[in-house]
Amino acid sequence: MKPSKVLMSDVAKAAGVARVTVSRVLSDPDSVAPATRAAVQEAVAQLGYVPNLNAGTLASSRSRIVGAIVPTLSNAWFADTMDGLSKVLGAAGYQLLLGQTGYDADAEEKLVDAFLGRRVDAMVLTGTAHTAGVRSKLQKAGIPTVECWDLCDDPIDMVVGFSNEAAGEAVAAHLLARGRRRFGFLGADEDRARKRLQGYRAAIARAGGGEVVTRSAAPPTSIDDGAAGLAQLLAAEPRLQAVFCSNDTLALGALLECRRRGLAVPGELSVVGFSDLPVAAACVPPLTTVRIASRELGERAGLLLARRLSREPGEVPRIHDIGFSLALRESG
Amino acid sequence: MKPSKVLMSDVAKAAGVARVTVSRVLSDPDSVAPATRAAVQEAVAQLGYVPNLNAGTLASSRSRIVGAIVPTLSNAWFADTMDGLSKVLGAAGYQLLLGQTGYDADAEEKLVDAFLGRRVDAMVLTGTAHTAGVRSKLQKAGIPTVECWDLCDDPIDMVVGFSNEAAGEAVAAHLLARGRRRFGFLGADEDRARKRLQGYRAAIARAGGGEVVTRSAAPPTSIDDGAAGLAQLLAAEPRLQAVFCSNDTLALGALLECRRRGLAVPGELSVVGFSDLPVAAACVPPLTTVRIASRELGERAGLLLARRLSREPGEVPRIHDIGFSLALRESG
DNA sequence: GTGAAAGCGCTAACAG
DNA sequence: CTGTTAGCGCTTTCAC
Repeated sequence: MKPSKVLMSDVAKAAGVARVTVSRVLSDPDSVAPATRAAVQEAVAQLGYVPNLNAGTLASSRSRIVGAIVPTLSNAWFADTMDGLSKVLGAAGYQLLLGQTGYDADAEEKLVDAFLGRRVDAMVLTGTAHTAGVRSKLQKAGIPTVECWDLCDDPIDMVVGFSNEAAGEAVAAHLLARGRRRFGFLGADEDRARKRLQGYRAAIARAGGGEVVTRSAAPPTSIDDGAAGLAQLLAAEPRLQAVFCSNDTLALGALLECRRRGLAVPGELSVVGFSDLPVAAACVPPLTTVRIASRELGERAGLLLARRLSREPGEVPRIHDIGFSLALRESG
Repeated sequence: MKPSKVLMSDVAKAAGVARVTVSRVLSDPDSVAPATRAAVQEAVAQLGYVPNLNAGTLASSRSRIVGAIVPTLSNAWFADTMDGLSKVLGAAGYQLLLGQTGYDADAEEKLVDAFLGRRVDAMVLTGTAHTAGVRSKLQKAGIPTVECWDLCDDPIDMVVGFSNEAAGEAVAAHLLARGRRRFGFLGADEDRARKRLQGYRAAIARAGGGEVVTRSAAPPTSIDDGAAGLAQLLAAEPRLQAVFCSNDTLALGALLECRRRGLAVPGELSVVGFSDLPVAAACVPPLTTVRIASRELGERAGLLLARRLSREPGEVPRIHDIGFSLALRESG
C-alpha cells in the first residue's frame, strides 16, 4: 500500500477550509483563528494526514535538512560529534542527512553534489582540506556551512574546531618538560594527524630535540595498527622515550604492545593519545591524552547553523576555536 | 547566492532537445542515442547543472533516501552498524537520513513521522519494541523496513539480528561451566539488555543457580555507571562470583572498579561484557564478551533493503539471524 | 483571518 | 529514440 493517500486537500475539505489554511495551521498555527485551527487539527488527526515534505520543499525551497559528512562513523570522536549535532538540529526541527567519505576527498565531493541536489539547508564537513570543487560548489550554493575538527583562516563559511598544530605543540612541550628526549609519532595518514605531527615536530625542533621517528597507518586506524606501529617505531629507534599517537585508538594499541614487551609506561616510555575517549581514563595505565570536546563540537556546529538558518538579528562569527586541553594521566 | 538557477529546461535548450531527454540521460543514459546523450552531457557540464532531486522525488515518488533510527550514535556498536549500513546504501545510490531517539519510544515515533513525511524509500529501526503507532504507520506506508539488533517472530517487515535471550543464556552457561554460583547482572535500562537478563536468569534458574543480583542504569551507560554499578552489586552481595554486563562499556567500568578494590578478575570475580568492542581485547584483563558483528549487521540490513528496493526477482526472507559468539578471554 | 491563482522543477505516460 | 501533455502536493503571492 502506498503512503497514506490523504492529501492536504482532503484535510481542507474535511475541515471546511481552503488548502492554504491547512498549510498555515501546520507551519504557523498562530496565524489562524483558534476555531479554524482546532477544526483543521482535528481533521488532520482524524484522517491521519502526513504532509509530503518534499512537495513543501519544492514549493518553498527550504528543506529543513542539513547534510553532514564525516570520514567514518566508526571513530567514536566523529560519532560523538554527529550525536551532538543531530541532537541540537533535531530540537531545532532539522533532520540529518549523513554521509561517509572513507577519508576520500573525491567521495566527499560526490556527497556534496548529492546533498546539494537535495537542496539541504546547510552543510557540515569534517576538516578543512577539501577539493576545489567542494569549496566552490558550497560557496556558490550560498548555504551556511561549517567545517569541523580543525581551524583555518579562510573557511568556506564557518569553522568550529581547534588548532591541531597547537595541540601537537602542547604535547611536545609536556613531554619535553618531563625530560623526554627521543621522540616518536604514530599517526593515521590523514590531514589532521599530519598537522598534529607538524606542531609536535616544530616544538621539539625548537627545543633542540632532534628527529622524530614516525610511522603512519591508513585510516581508519585500529588498536592493532597502534601495536604494530609501536613495534616498528621501537625497531627503528630502540631508545625511544616518548610516543605521541594521533588518536587514542592507536595509543591503546601502543600501550598494549608495551605490556606485551614488558616495557614500563611511563617509566621507560611515555605514551600520549588524542581525543580522550572514555576508555582513556580506564585503561592501564590511564592514558595521558589531548582532550577534545567532540560532542560539544557537534552541538556548537548545530547551534551556529540553527542561528544562521533562523535569519535572526546579529552576525555570526566565522571562526570558533573550542580549544583543547591536556588530560594528564599516568601514561605520560 | 541561491543554488545555481540552472534548470533542466536550460540544459535542454542548450543541447537542443526536450526536457525529458535530459531527464533520461540523467537517469538512464542507455535509453538515449549516443550523440544526443553526449550533447546533453556536455550541456550539463557546461552549465554546471545540479538536478533538484526533490522535484524528482515529488514527480516519481521515489526519494532514494532511507531513514535510520538508533538510540544514540555514542554507542560504538550502533555507530558501527550505521557505518556498515551507510556504506552499502551509498554504493547502491541511496542516502541516509539519520535520527536518534535517546532511547525514547515517543521520540522514535516522531522521527518515523518526519521520515515518512520525507517519503523515505525504506526504514531501519533499532530493536523490536516500538509504539503501536510506529508499527501501523510503517505497515501502512508499505515500505521495506528492517528492525535491527534483536529478533522476533512478527517483524514489522524484516528483522536482522540475533536472539538477545539466547546470548544471555550462553553467558550463563559459560559461567556455570566455570563453576560460578553467585551471579550478578549489570545492565542498561532498555529492552535488549532486559532480554539478555531474561535469558541469563532463566538459564541460571534452570541450573538451580539461585537469585541474580541486578542493577541497572539509564542508557546511554558509561564506564562510570559500570564502576558504580559493580560497587552496588558488591554491597548487595559481597560473595558475588560473576557479573554479566549488558554491554562492554559497563564491563570496562566493572573491571576498573575491581582493579581499584584489588579484586582479582577472574580469580575472585568473573566479568563478562557484550558486543565485543575493539578495546575488549586490549584491556586488562582482556574481556570475555559476546561478539556481535555490528558493522556486518548494518551491511546486511543495507543489502536486504537494496535487494527489495530493486524489485528484482525472488522473495526476501523476513527473519535474519546473524548469530553471536562468545569471545572467551581472561576476565571470565 | 482566509481564499484563489500560479507555480516550485521534475518524471510518467503515452504518442509518434 | 524523442517529444507532448499532465500532473506530483505543497507554498507563495496577492487579494478580499
